[in-house]
Amino acid sequence: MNPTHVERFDMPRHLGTLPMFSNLSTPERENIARGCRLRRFARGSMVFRAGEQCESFHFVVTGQVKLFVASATGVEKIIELIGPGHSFAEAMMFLPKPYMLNAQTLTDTLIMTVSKQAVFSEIERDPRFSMHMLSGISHWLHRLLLDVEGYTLHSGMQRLIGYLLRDVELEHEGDFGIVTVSFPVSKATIASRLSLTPEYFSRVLHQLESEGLIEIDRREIRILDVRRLASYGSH
Amino acid sequence: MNPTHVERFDMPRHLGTLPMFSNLSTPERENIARGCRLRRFARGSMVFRAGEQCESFHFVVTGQVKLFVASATGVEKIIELIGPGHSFAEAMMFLPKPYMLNAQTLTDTLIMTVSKQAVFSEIERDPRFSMHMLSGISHWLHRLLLDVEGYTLHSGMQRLIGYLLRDVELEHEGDFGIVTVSFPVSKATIASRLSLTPEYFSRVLHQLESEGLIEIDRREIRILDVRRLASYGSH
DNA sequence: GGCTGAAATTGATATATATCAAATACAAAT
DNA sequence: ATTTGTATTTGATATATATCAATTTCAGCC
Repeated sequence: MNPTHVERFDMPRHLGTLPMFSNLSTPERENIARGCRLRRFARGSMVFRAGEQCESFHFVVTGQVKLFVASATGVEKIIELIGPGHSFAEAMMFLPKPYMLNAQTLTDTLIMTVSKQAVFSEIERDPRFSMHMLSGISHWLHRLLLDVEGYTLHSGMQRLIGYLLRDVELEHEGDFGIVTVSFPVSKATIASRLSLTPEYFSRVLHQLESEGLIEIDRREIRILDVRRLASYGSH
Repeated sequence: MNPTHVERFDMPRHLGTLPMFSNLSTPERENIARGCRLRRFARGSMVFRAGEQCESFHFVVTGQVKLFVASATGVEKIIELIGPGHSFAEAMMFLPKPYMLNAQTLTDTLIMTVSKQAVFSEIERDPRFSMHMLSGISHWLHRLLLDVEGYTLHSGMQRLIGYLLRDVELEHEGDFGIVTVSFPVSKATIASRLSLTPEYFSRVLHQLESEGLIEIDRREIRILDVRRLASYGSH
């Protein structure tokens, strides 16, 4: 169940595809690459656990990772789901504390790990990299703030609608406004992400269906009228 | 009601007292100081509003500031209370978005504002400053993550106990373990910070009193047995 | 193509917390 | 001390969401 190291992967080339490393010169990129590892994790593997010391941050290359906290009683709350191209645990490198959450793969997953040391020395070398790091972490803060707002100010229904419309551009006016969203993971997982029980999640989702706002087909949700769904959430 | 600029304040000296600027040389410090303003806000003034463009970040020198979001229906949720010596809104400088929360003074307050430009040029100049900025923002992220954990995994009672014990060192074993905590602001404000209604907050607080765990005297809470209070929260 | 275990749904009920309304307590000013 | 406005407490009731239990649906597999 241990992760396996992946050989023969053009690390410098892959680094170039990530916004955070996009404006590095070729030699810089090769430098960073030396601080990187690529590992393959089987579904259900722990990438790290709460309490462990943080020595790196990570990118999902392919697959899905869940970040979650667990209460003393064993209840688990998913903080965020991470898909391909996205990084996680950057902030932990700058805190003198162990990880306070767990990272576990939801599918077989390829993960690129960048060592703290490589990051620190690049910060030393290039202020533009510092800026990338700062905006990356600030972006996380923004997301978390939106979540706090959701948990405290919005109902379960509103949070679900917000999730469904997350990536939907509200511009398609002339369009019929039909959009299909598909859950990348099980409904129970999405439910935990939204801080709902699976049962309640199901009820709320089906309420939207019976209102004629969406159609549910397994993990595919067809939003029949984006505009109307958005305004349904407002009240 | 507009803030008044404060004259005759030894800005470079004050900067030296803040961890973020502690290891700056004197000329650097004077440089930064040129990008700072000190302003006096009357109680109830808005330091900034959601939607405004972010051009700086801020330190509370004396007084109290609340950061809050407001829902469409006018309900207000306090995200954080900021006291003397603490900074806020750093992360917004690194996001290409307007403020997503409001900052309002709860008392007459002295605020030092550091311009985004001064911060950016110091990042350009000194990687150690970048590191301070990174750990400052990461610290915010940590706090927000603890809050998410609280809202989703803990009961109102547990959040209240957590708040009461926030700054209490659990080391005083030999001691009788009596500690006094005093709310820096009204109970309704603390309630919003904890995402409870004032009514429910009151009930929960008085339940702790009737259990013999605390004594309530206006805004002073005497914790009679730190240890027992902590374990009361565990179940 | 019928198993088999997991995922999702549905039903009945419980509960933490909110809401609305009223009564007190308190602090500042006269 | 009396007033006045605000903060807090108390009471009665409502509600969103959780919990527990039972089906149903589905996806993978021999």
